[in-house]
Amino acid sequence: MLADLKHPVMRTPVRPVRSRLSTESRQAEIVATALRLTQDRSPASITTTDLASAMGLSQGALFKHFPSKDAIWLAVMSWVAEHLLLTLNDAASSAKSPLEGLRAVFLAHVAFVVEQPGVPRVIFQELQHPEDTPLKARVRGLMQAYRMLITGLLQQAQAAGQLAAGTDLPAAAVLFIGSVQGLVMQSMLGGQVGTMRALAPPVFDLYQQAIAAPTIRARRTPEENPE
Amino acid sequence: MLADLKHPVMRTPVRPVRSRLSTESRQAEIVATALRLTQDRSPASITTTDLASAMGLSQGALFKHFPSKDAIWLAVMSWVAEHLLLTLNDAASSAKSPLEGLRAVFLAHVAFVVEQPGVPRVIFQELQHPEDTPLKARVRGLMQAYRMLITGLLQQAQAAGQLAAGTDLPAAAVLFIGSVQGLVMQSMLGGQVGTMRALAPPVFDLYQQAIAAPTIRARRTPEENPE
DNA sequence: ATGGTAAGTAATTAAATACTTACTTAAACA
DNA sequence: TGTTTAAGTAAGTATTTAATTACTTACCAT
Repeated sequence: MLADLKHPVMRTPVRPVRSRLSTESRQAEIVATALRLTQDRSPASITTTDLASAMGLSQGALFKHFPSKDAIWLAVMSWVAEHLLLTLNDAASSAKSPLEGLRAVFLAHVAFVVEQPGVPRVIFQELQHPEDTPLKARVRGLMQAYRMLITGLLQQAQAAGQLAAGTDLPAAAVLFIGSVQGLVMQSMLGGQVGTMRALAPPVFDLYQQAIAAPTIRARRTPEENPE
Repeated sequence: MLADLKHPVMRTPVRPVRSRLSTESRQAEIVATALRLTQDRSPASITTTDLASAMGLSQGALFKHFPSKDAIWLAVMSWVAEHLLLTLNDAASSAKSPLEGLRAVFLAHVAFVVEQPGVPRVIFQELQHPEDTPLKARVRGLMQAYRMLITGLLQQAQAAGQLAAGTDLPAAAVLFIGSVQGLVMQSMLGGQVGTMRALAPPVFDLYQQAIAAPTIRARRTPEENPE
């Protein structure tokens, strides 16, 4: 019995064992905690120990619910994709016209990032890798759905005569998403993501100038507004 | 003398000692090698050992020329900032009109990224950190200079009557840079940066619609101009 | 020539850190 | 109620990796 000192050893838990929850609810808690930690730290710097102790759990316990650390980030991204798309779809469908829908989506996206500044950090981390990772595929799927939403709105706008004739819809979709992403990058470089809020409306106004039909385009100078 | 076997030990270099270069030229070589390695690997995955062996040097030798690994990436970013700004300034000054200058800068930036796909990877890595790092400051400086270049061109365009009345110049600068950055992000998600080349011209055309004076704007659909 | 400087080497080190293991026990359920 | 199962624990381990060290030697100015 003396020789056993080195390996197994008697282990009576010092900390009163944390209430046992189902894997399902723990997974959700882990995802939420990871997302919370990214709000003021680099995702790359978040260790499994950090995560576990942030939720009052032992480090090893995480691996009862996720097979690997990567799987945790993948789940985070899935959560994000689902919620962002819901938010953007809501914004789109609550608007009165397609063009207003685009504006609503633009502002909703910006608001989402301001509330969840950790999300772009997770994406940035993944964009470093040239090879295709599962997480990158998930982000790509999100982007694809996003592009479809925008393209749909653009088509509706076109059908309603709100767009300038000959507008290149695929390019317009790329520019739309790119504008938001560029805004995000610039604000994160500056340090305060909140900057985006003020910058977003004038930038969208410009975007609208790029695609809108001449009649609406005239809205810029209010005094000569037909209709 | 026998006891000394463990620590110092006789060390006759097995590998014939590499030709000795000045710190200055070694620094340049290290920066170039780092940049080269980022073309097909994540910057985060590049270890000092990787770097050293890629240039046929011992790992420890790197630290004769840079005080830390971070300092290497900082030097890389300095190199990038200098060369990118030179390239963009060249593009701007070789154009015939301010608007053509904007187009040339846009395309030159895209071309630069296609040739150096590792550069955005380094930037993405840094954007993860919420806190301000020296490297982030360097990128911010680059961005500031970039914005000044764009703003200058916009002002020239405005003075030449090429812009729509009332165009929001700061927002136009943000949208310009954001468009390129967004293009980069989307193409890196897709995996092939080369995609950008084809996407860039139509996206810039749209940008031009956003800011250009109506006369040029009408070029799109000459026959039907309602109102 | 020659002595000092600094660029080079191989080996070591200290700190992290993802994941595993051996064991414990709360809770679901038959 | 007793048994099973799965969520929990503490304590490993294996590996990676930036930086340091002790020593060697090429190169250059005097």
